[in-house]
Amino acid sequence: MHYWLMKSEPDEASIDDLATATGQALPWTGVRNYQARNFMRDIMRIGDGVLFYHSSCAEPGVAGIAEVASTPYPDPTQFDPASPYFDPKSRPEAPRWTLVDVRFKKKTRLIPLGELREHPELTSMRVLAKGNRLSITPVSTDEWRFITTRLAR
DNA sequence: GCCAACGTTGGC
DNA sequence: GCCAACGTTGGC
Repeated sequence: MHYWLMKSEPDEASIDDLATATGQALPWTGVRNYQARNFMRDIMRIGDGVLFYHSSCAEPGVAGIAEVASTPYPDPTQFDPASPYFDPKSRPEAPRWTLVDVRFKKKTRLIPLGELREHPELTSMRVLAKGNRLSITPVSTDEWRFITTRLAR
């Protein structure tokens, strides 16, 4: 069992979009970073906990709780020339980009990035590291517990 | 819109 | 394999 923080731009897919999606689940399309891909491909398991994070928006922060809902499979957008995530170098017989489905669990209050930084319990969170740009980062069990039991209301 | 930080590309 | 140039991320 692992825990994760996954960034999504609310303009593209917000926590409300996830809650109202068919089956309350969405394929995590568009990851084009090998480290983030490898987390999904190699380490994630169905049922892993996910902090759903809103990024590149007016109020960046944790917006809800979700869970990993599928085993890894090829991201279909890599083969779609009309998609912004199209990757001409990826071939169907050897897909380069893999994703998982993520399912809604619950909405939380918006826990702002600045508030996460205030808590000594969270200072080693990967997402808070200087210069971090990874869209998927591991969350420790202690960090998960602190955020879901103390901060999420 | 700015820009720091980082990842990728490609010439050599 | 090195590394400069370039593109992207994402908070502010």
